[in-house]
Amino acid sequence: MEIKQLAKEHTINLALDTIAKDKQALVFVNTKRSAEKEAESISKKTNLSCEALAEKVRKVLPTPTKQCERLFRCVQKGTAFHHAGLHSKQKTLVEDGFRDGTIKIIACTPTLAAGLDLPAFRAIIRDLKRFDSFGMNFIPVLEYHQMAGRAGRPKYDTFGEAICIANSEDDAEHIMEEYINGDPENILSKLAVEPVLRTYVLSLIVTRIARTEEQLMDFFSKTFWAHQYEDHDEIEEIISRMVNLLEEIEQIKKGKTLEATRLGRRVAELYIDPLTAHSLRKRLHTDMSDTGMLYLLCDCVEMKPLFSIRQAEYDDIEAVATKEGIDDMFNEDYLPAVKTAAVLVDWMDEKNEAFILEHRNITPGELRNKIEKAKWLSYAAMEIAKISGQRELSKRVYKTKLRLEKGVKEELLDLIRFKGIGRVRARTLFNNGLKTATEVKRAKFDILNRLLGQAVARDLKKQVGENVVQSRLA
DNA sequence: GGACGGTGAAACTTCAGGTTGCCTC
DNA sequence: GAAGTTTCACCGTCC
Repeated sequence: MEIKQLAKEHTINLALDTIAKDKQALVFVNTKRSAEKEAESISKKTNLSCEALAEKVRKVLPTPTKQCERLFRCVQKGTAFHHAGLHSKQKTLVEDGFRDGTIKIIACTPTLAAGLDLPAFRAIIRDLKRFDSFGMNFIPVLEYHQMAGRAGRPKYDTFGEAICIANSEDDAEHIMEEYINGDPENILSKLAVEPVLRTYVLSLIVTRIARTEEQLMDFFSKTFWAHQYEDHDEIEEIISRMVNLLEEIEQIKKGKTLEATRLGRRVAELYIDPLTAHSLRKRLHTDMSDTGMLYLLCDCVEMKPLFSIRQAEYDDIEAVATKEGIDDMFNEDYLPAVKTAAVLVDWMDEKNEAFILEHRNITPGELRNKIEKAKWLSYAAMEIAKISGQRELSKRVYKTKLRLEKGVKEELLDLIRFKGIGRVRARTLFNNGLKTATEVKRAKFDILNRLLGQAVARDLKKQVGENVVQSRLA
């Protein structure tokens, strides 16, 4: 196979060759930064142009981030990057753009390796190594198969090409042996992780599938985990420890049979780690600051992986921790939890995505992901507070949850109840003197029209029970 | 003579992702 | 460990 050498980099040559063949390709790399760089480098060499889609990509947020601008420039030239940091609307735009052929090349992290059916003729796998806690290492063969499997989907092509790029002769040999001709690794049970095990032990008791420790043992002995683990005495000990723990944190009662408490039943329904529930129950108080409250949510396993701290912001994050009196020496993750909390508080204080990317180095996609998890956990915290008879606390957490969801300060909570009114419009109303739902109701249509535009103003009036007739709109 | 711009080497920094769950005061 | 980014010294050019 002859590939024209139009650039120094193999990936660029392969990408350009794919475009010349009137085909499409995915380029897999190992970091978000590389995905952006790769898409950008390729975009500089194509002679494609698609302004319409590029504009759509840029307009996803009211204030475009640097990431939005970069993606915009790529899409203009028929390429794109795709990773978990993208806003979900941009992900969809990129995927759809690739499906309809507007975008020819996507440089991506493993986000696109599974689940999506895209018309890629080639999967160009630039990186088979990735950084982990042990350093730079080869990724599992299974992951290589996921990526290679993106090429030549039956709906679009009769065959496809997966191309690995090696950085040395040694690597080339290794890739040939382990990946191309090698076998994938064995599947391992994920049940052995303690938070998962705790959750399942509790739910088996709640659903009365297991009413005694013997029945629990019997159940787990038939799982894939036990099959792999083999040491049944050890498993018995682990299960027994879990049961004792659940009793200690008042989620079950041990008698003749194992019975879930009301708290335990709710925890199982909420599908959170029993220890998370316990931590929230013991540590949340009504008189906490936003950051303090968010820190406790971020200190739960469900929030992991937490945002990492860049060298330059270390002092800043430590200062926040000191100010809030957070000093958890036993928890190696406490500073990342503080940072994650700080980012969420920024959002609740109406900082926009561009600001958060600039100052915290957190992209819109990563932000959204954490907001969703924090919402879920705050809902769980509300429910736990209610069951524990702490109604005031439940109300307090509810406010936090609403603010997280909408990204607003407390003063806007009354306004964001309206359909079609989010953080931006609510702020506009508030800053123009319309601070409550009642004031909106009393406001003249012309004022709303000026602030929000005709369609939104009309809809808003309708929501407060006033139909604005067409003649007034003329 | 000084401002400016381009270049390349060295120093420095950072590192993938996605599933669940609930619908509220 | 390696890619990507930033910093900085160095050089040439222009006014």
